[in-house]
Amino acid sequence: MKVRQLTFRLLQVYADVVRTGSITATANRLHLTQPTVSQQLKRLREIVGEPIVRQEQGRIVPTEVGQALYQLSQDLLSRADVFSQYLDEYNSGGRGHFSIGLVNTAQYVLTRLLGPFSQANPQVDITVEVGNRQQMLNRFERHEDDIYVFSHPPADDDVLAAPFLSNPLVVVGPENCRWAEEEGITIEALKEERFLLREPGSATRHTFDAWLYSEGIELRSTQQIASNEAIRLAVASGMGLAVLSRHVIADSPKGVQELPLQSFPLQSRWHFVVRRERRLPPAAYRFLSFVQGSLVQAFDEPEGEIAVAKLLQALRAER
Amino acid sequence: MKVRQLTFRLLQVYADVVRTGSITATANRLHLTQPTVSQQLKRLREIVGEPIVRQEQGRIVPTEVGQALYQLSQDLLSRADVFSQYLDEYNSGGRGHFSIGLVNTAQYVLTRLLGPFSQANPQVDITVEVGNRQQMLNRFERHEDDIYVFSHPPADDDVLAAPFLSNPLVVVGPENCRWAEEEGITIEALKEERFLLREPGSATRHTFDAWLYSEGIELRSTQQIASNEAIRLAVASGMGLAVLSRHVIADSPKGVQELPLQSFPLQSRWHFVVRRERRLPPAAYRFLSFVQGSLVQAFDEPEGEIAVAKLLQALRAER
DNA sequence: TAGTGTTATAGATAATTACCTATGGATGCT
DNA sequence: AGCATCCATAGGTAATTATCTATAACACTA
Repeated sequence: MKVRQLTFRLLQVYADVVRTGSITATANRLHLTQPTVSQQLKRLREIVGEPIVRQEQGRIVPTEVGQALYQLSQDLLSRADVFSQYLDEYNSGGRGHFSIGLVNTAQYVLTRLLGPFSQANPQVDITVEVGNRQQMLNRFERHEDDIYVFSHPPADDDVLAAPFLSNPLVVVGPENCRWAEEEGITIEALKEERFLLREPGSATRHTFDAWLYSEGIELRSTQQIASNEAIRLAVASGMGLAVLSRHVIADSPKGVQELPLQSFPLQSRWHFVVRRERRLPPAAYRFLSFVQGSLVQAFDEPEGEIAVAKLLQALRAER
Repeated sequence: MKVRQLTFRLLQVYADVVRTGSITATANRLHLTQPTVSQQLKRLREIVGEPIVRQEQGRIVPTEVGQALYQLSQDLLSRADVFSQYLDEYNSGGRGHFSIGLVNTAQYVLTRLLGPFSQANPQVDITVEVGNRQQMLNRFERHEDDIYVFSHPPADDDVLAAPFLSNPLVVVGPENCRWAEEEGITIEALKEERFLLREPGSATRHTFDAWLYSEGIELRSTQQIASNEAIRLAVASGMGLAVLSRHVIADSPKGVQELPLQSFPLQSRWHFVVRRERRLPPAAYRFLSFVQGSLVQAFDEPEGEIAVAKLLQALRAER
């Protein structure tokens, strides 16, 4: 058999002829003329190298080889069809894969979006990459993920960013510590405290450092700890104070509490960041739509919803 | 996806590109130029309606959709391949189907050929039609079977016949009956006996009647029985004499014996009969070849072997 | 950054395909 | 026998495909 010349069109026509048992009927059904179908059959026979149908009492019946070929046709066509359906699902975003890169702290909040989305779209397979700001910036530079979440979007012409959720940075201390009572403490008052901070590459650290710098303040004693969770535990055990996203302590506030500092919480926002040029996998697009629909309910963030809506619109325009 | 435009050739090329990860490499492997392969890919992408590959560090890697497409390709191509193998087997006669129409009496001898053939070719599926001469002639007229076995081939320009096995007709009586002793009895002497005969449509009856007619003899008393086996039993129980193929009693001679009549056995021959115009299924052809090879061993019939060889040659020429 | 290897695009062509209309030959039904 | 169906063949055309050469655009490497 000359496989290379085999066309799905031929198989379609052939399958229909076998089903109807009539060349003319097939011609009508497929909006072709009878000679066209006759020719297709002829060509198919040539490709197979063997008679595939014969006429018997006015009906077209497949030969033995023809029957096998019919089965093959059905099989191949239905498989192609399944693929076609897959494509549709893929394009609707209901199936497929995307990857999202998160700055560490964003985990706390993103799980509350990714979880329900994943539940609602079990066929979508999500890769979540987590790292500190610097690591994420590297991934971003290398175009490694479809969506990123940053508190400060990298500056790039190519970038689209939607601030979807506020990320209040607060100062936390151990439960019932002496600062907890006072109102309007200033950072000045805490200068002598030991601060447990994330490493310089992290977003939280970055924001805090920038703010300190703008205020002209330098802390006396700091200790670097690479994980928010570790910091929380350290604070709880009285090792010092820390600056954390309120989301971090919202989840499991045991042993720590927010201190009511002046000009705190420092306001920053989580941004969804995508590259304008990158064609988002439909699944990623679907995720963003999903997020847009749940921000108000889940986080009471109408502004975030609007920002995400804009982002989606911009992406739609990019296509 | 535009399934109708999909070609196996495209899938072949695509699959190779995915495997090699290089357009140029594929071009070389398939004896094409690089732009050709590039274009094929482009066209396939258009058919699918979605990017299927991207370049990544100098290698061509499939996108998510492309991976699914690759799997599909593998799947479809291998199925087409299986079919191709089936075709080969079919053409070699090692697989497939044929039907053979037998005159009743021929069963006894044909099972000894069909059995071993079937054993040696388990993938070949054989339909054996059995009937008396008239029924077989009807089937023959309607072209219902691939091969027939007759003792007297129907006259037809279109017919090819190979006398492959002698079919001696003998007169049988009950064991130890009085005729068994005498040498050279004539049919005259038996005129008064009751003869148990097959129905007029049967080949054995036909031959015997013709012989009687040519000898100018009429039997006094006959009884018609439709089955060789029933006749044998009836003879054994003393109901009369009969004319049967020696093959019938060779199998299970209990209770009957051949009578040594003059000018008996009547010689007739089994013929394989095929229509010149009919394209024999390869399996049928293979059966005839098989028969040719076993006649001497199984039946000591060198002439039969030669006749079958001639038949095969004639068929080969017909193609 | 120059060079090398790889892919994409453009432009051209021969072959093939997908169709059509017209017509002739079979076959089966009345 | 005559008529209606149905299929095959012939002949033609526009579209598509498969392929090439030449060249441009990239991307990685030294």
